[in-house]
Amino acid sequence: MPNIDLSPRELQILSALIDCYIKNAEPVGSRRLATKYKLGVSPATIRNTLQDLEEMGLVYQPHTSAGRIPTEVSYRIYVDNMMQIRPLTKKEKAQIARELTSGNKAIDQILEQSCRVLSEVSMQLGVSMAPRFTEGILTHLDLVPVGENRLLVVAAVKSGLVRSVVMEVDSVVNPKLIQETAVILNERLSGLTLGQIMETIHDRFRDVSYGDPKLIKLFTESAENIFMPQDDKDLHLMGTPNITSQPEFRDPQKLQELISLIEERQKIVSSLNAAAINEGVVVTIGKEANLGMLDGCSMVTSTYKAGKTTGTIGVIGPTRMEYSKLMSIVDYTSKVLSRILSKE
Amino acid sequence: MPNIDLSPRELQILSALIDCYIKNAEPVGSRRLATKYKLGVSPATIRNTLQDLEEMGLVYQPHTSAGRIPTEVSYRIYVDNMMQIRPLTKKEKAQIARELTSGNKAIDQILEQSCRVLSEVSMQLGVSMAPRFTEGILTHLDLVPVGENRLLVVAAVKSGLVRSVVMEVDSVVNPKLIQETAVILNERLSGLTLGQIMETIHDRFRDVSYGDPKLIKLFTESAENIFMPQDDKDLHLMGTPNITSQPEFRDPQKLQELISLIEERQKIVSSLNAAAINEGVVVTIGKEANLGMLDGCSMVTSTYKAGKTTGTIGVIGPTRMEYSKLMSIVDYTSKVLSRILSKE
DNA sequence: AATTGGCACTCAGGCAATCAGAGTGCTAAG
DNA sequence: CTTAGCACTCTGATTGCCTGAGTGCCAATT
Repeated sequence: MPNIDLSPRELQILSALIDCYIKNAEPVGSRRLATKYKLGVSPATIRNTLQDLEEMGLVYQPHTSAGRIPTEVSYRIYVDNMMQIRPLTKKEKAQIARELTSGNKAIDQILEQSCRVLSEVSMQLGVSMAPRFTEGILTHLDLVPVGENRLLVVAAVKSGLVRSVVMEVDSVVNPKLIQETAVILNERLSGLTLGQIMETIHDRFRDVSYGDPKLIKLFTESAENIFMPQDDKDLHLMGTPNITSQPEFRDPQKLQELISLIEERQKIVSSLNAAAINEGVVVTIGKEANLGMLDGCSMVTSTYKAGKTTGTIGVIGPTRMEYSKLMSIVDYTSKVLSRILSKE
Repeated sequence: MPNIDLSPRELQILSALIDCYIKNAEPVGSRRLATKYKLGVSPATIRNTLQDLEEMGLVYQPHTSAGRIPTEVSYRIYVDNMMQIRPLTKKEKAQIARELTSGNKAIDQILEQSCRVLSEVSMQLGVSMAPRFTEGILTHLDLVPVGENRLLVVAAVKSGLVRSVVMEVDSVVNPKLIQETAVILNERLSGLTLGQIMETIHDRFRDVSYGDPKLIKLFTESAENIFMPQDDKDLHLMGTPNITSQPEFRDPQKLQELISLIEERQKIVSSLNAAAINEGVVVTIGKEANLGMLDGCSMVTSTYKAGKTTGTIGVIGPTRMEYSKLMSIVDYTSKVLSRILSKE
């Protein structure tokens, strides 16, 4: 991104324009800028500046004789350099904290709650993703026989996250042998991160002389199945009805795309993961988010901590969103969430 | 519902009208009926009959000088008495069977697959619901310590379904005591259905003299939490993009309602449960479905068997749907599903 | 008595014309 | 460099008109 040098006036006008557009979702004209914002110059002057901004690719007109709309480039500049974050009111903070702490304590439900709160206070699409399971340190592994030829593999990681997966075994296995196998699995695997386990598991059980070799083989072969992140369960999406009240979704076409996006959870997971490389609040604007068809959308995300592992929460909405407010919301929510999940 | 006696001609015309409307989603006029269907009478005659049908509340006009549209009442009559089920082609059967048997064997994923297949072949919203957990007979209960002060409660029922729920314990519990407790829980509870357990659990552990009383108390208190059906996990919904291609969802209003419905999973679960009282394929038309705002929608559902327990699958779509085809699809899918889930 | 052709009537949807409003770019003057 | 003024452009709302589809009813026909 070419870091464009803007004169103070250009900056001022661009800022006002973005602000105005975010509020009204309508192309902004020179006259309106002149009257609503104390710029101290006449519409004509503003027009000249607007022309300059247009040449720089910072604004555009949907058609001649319409006002200007900011481009993604200028949203970027706005977020990085111009905007000042709007702190939350006490009331908003209270609402978030309350809704997050009330109710069940299971991590899964807390995450669902966060997602709902985010959507409600932001009127956007709320998203939350469980802590990256692969980063978790295995504390306990167990094999629980369920039914005739099924084993439930239970894996617990330090952050308190638990996953269980049913594994099919062809023949009935002796319970004692299962027990033994579980012991050896624990011995060799606990203390490692799940990611490490996935990478090295095949080597670690070359020399099996204890437990049931068949079972161990089955286990190593299905390790991926067990430890891989599962989009469907790890990702929460809520508040579709909220986001559809945004004017950009008047267009049925856009609405369709949104609906499609919501079912392509994998895509959302990827985008969130991409954003989660950085710590803290991250703003991903338009095409940066790589949400396929549905560009024109941005994400405001943040990581949170659950023990040693980190997860991601955030909101997705039209590029024209109140970044200043949303950043506060997401930031605060992630902090509360970290606190809740680490306290236990 | 007043069982209305219709003359052969009225029947013939109503049938043709419904057929035509299902195909084209447009009000059907007398002329079109006369030319497209071999009714052997002139448009004028048809008009007279249509007027009669209108008086009986079987058809209506969206406005004067428009053709007729069938009412929910007449869909009911159509489905119950007039329609003949359209058998599936070999190709369709093959597709369903293939997509259902390929891939992972875990029940959860099979259900998700069914849901997807249903949506794809029907171009409606596919739904599937896990077997009613409360009907399942408990075969095995286990308490697995995970982390410092957490226990994973694992409950397996005969159908192969497994559920695990994390339970918080305030103090660290001796592993041996946990083991003992698990044993006594198993002794007293296995063989019962989960429903029975929920109802009687408080009585069953009045006289605890074995295991950890504290733990047992905690368990009995959170039993509901453990055994209750969980909408979010037990219900699958897929193919929203498919259903939105139906012409009824051109109307953004309707689309909005659909979106809202999809997030109100509880409502869908209730409707499905209501339909699942009957065995086999059930057609629920319009307001019968009680889907709130979104009337104008019907469901075609069927139960399937997984061992002793039954679950529900089906499709949801606009009332104007091809019942004759959808009933075959849902019927066949549920049979295949039953076979898969019972074979194991 | 049922069926049919004819006819007047209604309504939605498409099309063109018109108009007001918002906004622009340019030019010339301050 | 800024601004007022002006001609120009484009959208969106409104209006009127017309066509096509469809009805309801009546009188003629079988």
